[in-house]
Amino acid sequence: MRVTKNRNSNHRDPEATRNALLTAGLECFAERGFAGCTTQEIARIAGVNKALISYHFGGKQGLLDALHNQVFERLGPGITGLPDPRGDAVTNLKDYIGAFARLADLNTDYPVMLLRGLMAGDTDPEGGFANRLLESNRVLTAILVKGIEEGRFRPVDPLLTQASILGSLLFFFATAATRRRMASSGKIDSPPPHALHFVEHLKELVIRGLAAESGPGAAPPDPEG
Amino acid sequence: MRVTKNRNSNHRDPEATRNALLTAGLECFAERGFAGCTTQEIARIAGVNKALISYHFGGKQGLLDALHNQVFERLGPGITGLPDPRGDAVTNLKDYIGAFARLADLNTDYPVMLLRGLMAGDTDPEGGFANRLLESNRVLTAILVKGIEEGRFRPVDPLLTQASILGSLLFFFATAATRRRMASSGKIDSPPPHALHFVEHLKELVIRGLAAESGPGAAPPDPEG
DNA sequence: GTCTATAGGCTGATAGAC
DNA sequence: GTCTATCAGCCTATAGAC
Repeated sequence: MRVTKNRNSNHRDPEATRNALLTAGLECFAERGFAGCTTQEIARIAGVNKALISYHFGGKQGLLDALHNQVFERLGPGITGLPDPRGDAVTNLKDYIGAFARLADLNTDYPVMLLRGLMAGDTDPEGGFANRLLESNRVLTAILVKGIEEGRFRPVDPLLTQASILGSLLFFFATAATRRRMASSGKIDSPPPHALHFVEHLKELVIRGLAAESGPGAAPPDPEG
Repeated sequence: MRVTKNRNSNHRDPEATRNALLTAGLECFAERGFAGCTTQEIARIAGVNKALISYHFGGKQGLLDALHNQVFERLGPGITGLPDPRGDAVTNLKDYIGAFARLADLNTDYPVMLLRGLMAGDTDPEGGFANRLLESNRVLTAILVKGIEEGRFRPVDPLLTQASILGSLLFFFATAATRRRMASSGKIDSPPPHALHFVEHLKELVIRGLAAESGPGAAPPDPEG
């Protein structure tokens, strides 16, 4: 493994600096938005000079673009390709929620970036980022459609259902940091809920809420719940 | 009714200018975040000079504070006090979702402000705004607790359930503008769903998802769905 | 590849005329 | 109460030394 931190001499590992800037930019943009961050602060967090942002990414906007790409590179394999089309829709849906939550919990800044990108032109004036997110969630839509066709789910609107599930997930993980912060500063009385509890809760809520009402045992809640 | 737009002469209606700045600030902050907006642009949208922001609100931050107060002043009576404690929990929950959605649909910028405030220090460095939102939703928690005690709802975690419902609602309305924008620019294939459809969908999903599994007819889906 | 120094532009706030 | 003019400060980006 190479040296990841800068030493006394000049340039050593170009990739290390690049990655440090990406990490710092993600943290900063997620916390205060694109316009709310200065290149100086990002460079300070990364431990390098701010001029290197222009050198490595062509500027502040270039760093954001690189981050957007990174989000999808890491989310793609975990989400887009995961639900097995050969399993039943109920299992697929649980897997999807689980996979999404695992990624979101591991990379806590991603949900915030996604949500910011879906809201307005702050981090993404052209809307390309939001568009990619919604497209990547055609997987979820497909699962819902399959479940309806299989008769496991009620004939709900897949788009509305997708918005409900995605909204709950993104909201929970995007606001987790704030919730934790407020809990630790004593501004709120209840302790912050854990991600795993939320995921199990959401799976139950959604599967039950979508279950087709065709007699008993139509959509059995699985034993692991 | 007074003149709301400025004429050729000097000062006429102080309240009109104040309101114009509030409206412009809400629109701008919701679209690009606090740091993403300049006082000059807000003043341009309001049709007045930017110096008036300092005069009326003491500065840019003061305008944001005033907006935060306005959000809760308008949301308070509609949400905090609405669910009737004497009705049953299922009706209460439907009323709550309906009331929230009506307010969010009427004031489309409020959900974005709420979500931004819940995410990070962009619009709200101290977290006071987020704290107020979560406190205001003790009503929702109370409804859920009541439903569980009544035996209409499963013994779910009220906080997790609150996060799910609130997340779906805020997500849908906070991203509605972006969804519309992408649909009209042809970047996405499906037409944007309407708010009323979503609300009915969410009511069904949540009520069914929360329903206690005590034999048939425990939580009947009402005829209006 | 990384730094320092600097340029040029824009920001938020304010003093003062009306 | 509203405007114009202006300020100091910070921002991003870049040229050039090493």
